[in-house]
Amino acid sequence: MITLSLPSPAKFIPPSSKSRRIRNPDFEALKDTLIRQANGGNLKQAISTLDQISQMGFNPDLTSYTVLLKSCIRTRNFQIGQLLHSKLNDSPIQPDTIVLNSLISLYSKMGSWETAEKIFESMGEKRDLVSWSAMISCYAHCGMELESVFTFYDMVEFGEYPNQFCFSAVIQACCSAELGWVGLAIFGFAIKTGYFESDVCVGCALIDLFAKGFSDLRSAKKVFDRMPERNLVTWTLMITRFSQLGASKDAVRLFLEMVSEGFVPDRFTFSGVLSACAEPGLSALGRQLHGGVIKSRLSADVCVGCSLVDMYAKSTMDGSMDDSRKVFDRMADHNVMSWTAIITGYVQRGHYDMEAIKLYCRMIDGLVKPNHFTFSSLLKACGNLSNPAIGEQIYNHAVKLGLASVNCVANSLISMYAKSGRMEEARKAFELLFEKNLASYNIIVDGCSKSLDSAEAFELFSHIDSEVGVDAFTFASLLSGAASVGAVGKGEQIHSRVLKAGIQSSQSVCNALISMYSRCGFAKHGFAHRAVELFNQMLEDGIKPNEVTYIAVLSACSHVGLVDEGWKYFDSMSIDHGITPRMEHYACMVDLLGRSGSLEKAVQFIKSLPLNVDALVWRTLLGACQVHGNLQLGKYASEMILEQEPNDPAAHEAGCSWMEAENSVHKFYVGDTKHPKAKEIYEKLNKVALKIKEIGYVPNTDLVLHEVEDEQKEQYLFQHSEKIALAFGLISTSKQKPIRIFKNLRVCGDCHNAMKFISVAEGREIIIRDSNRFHHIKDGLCSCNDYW
DNA sequence: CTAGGGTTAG
Repeated sequence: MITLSLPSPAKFIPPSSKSRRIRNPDFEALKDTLIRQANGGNLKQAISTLDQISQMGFNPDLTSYTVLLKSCIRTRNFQIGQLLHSKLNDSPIQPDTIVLNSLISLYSKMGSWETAEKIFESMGEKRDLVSWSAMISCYAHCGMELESVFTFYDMVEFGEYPNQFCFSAVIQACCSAELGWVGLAIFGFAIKTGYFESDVCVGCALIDLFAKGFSDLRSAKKVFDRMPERNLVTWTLMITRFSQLGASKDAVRLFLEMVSEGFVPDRFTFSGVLSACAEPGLSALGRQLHGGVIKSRLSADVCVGCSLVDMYAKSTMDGSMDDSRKVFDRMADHNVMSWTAIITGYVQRGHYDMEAIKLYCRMIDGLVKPNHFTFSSLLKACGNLSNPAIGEQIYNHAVKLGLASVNCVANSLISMYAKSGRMEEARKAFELLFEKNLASYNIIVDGCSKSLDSAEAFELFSHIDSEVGVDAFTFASLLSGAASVGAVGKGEQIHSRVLKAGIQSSQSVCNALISMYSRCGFAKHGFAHRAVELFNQMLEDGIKPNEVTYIAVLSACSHVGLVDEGWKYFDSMSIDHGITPRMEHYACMVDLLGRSGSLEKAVQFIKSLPLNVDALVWRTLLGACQVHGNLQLGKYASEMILEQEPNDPAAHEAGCSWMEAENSVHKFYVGDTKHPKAKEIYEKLNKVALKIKEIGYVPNTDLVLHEVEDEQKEQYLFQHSEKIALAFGLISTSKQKPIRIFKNLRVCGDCHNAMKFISVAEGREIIIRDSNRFHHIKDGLCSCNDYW
């Protein structure tokens, strides 16, 4: 038997018609052109070459698609990337692993995790380590950290062995307070497998883990110092994280060190150091660096532009968005991030919520797809709008884009409901939340605190404490809740928990503590002093005060009449800490002077300021005039308010009060007789008036600004909306529960006084939220200690 | 094709 050693049959198969075509010189030439164009970033031309190939009757091969997709990812040209995807779907070509991986990466960078996931799931056998890594990274970047971690574990279980890219992606997903420990465990795993922190990629992830997950800049710096290879990216990462965690000066120091070592800052480095310059006191350097950006020909860059937009939004002295907007308008190109940066700027500045919504409309008109960050900011803006339909509409957009389940979007929705007083809806959204993180809990605790449901807030607190652990935000919310209802005892309890938890060095907790003692100082004299002591302690401990700190400490000074201290702190605020006073600080000073009776000095102070004060400051003066019965100055203050806000109800006295009862809101205007129970309400009001006069109430007719007889003035006083609302509350609610009234203006002085008497005469607890603050009235005393 | 830097709710 002779065995013929023949080549395997496959080799005898004549070249197929397909491969014959590939050798076609026209096709080869076009393919070369296409690759050249794609690699050079001329994607539009490359696409038309691709079309030309098809028109000639050839099928473009996989290589063409691969090269084109790579280029789309590199240049972030998502539109063409999507176009390629649909062309590929229409063609008979079966995409291979590399092309599918590229598509996952493309959709990941676009923020379209749903499409990326679909491709990943359809891959089956074709999945490789890169596909897994791309998917893990996709979830991490789209705000779905848990999904990212689960996918990592799935992969390990599947038998795939992670490499440095994979470790880096999953550790990135763990860079939060909630998942930090998971990150550490995975890092331990990485060490075991031999991927030490010495790998630049894993090293960067580790820096992030310490910085973002544990807010531990010292450890982050240690990793950085130990890295055998430091490049521009690692320097930039350090600068950016230091800046993000508020260590702005260190960020600037690192930047200078980097430059002195010979590294040339690129767009990302500028971006990081510019963000640090948003801090008060560094704005001059910020402007200088803006010059550096222009010199480096980076001013047209979107990335640098984003940081400039952000920097000017946060640091411009007069609180306007003009400089920020100028940078935005001058940018050559806009992407999601630049749109999000300007929208966020407007939202954070406050009072610009409609402008933020308008910008969003322009953004989607321009076919830029919003991401989870965009919706996060937008929903925050919607919480301040009076029209709830806008918020619902925006949320529906998020649902359509598959972003509603992303944690920060869902949390913002809860926050939107809570802020607009819709606590029932907030709770519902919270219950529906699949993945509750610490922020979700904190938002709901804050909402409960602000809606004066401190009992529920505390209940939640103990629940969170045992479930996920509490943080500075939780404490800050509870402290402000305690302060709102004047629950001094609770406030002190939380203070001791703060000390136990060892987070007394957190700026937001310090602010909340000072503010709590300051606000409770009304009820107990010593507390305002404690607020001032805490503030001094804070400075001694080297904790940076911010604008909020000064509002709290200045009002504490005001409450106890520490005029000299008040001046001292007011001056050192800008001199020592570079904080430009805002209207709120001016209002505190006017309050301080007005409260101590120096009304004329308060007016002098206002006139000495380098700018025109707004209605808030004049309203404060008006309040002081009412307390001290200075009619003339009061009228002047009213005129000034009207000049700034012609429709301001305070100056027109178009007061309106409302309260919730029997599941609906009852609204009352001055002298209102429209309510179905009006007759009973006025009967009750008359009875109560007699009752409280017996125990010492004297109507304060000085507060009536109309020129009429005294008896008529008294009648006017008893037509005030808050008194009508209260009478309604007395006849329609259970005696065990406090009566909760809301008023669009400040509560009138006489009504405030009458309510204290009524709380005794009727044995009721009354909580009134006016335009300025909460008044918690019980047993003849108010948490505001008679100053409103 | 997968990593590292800009936008982030409280």
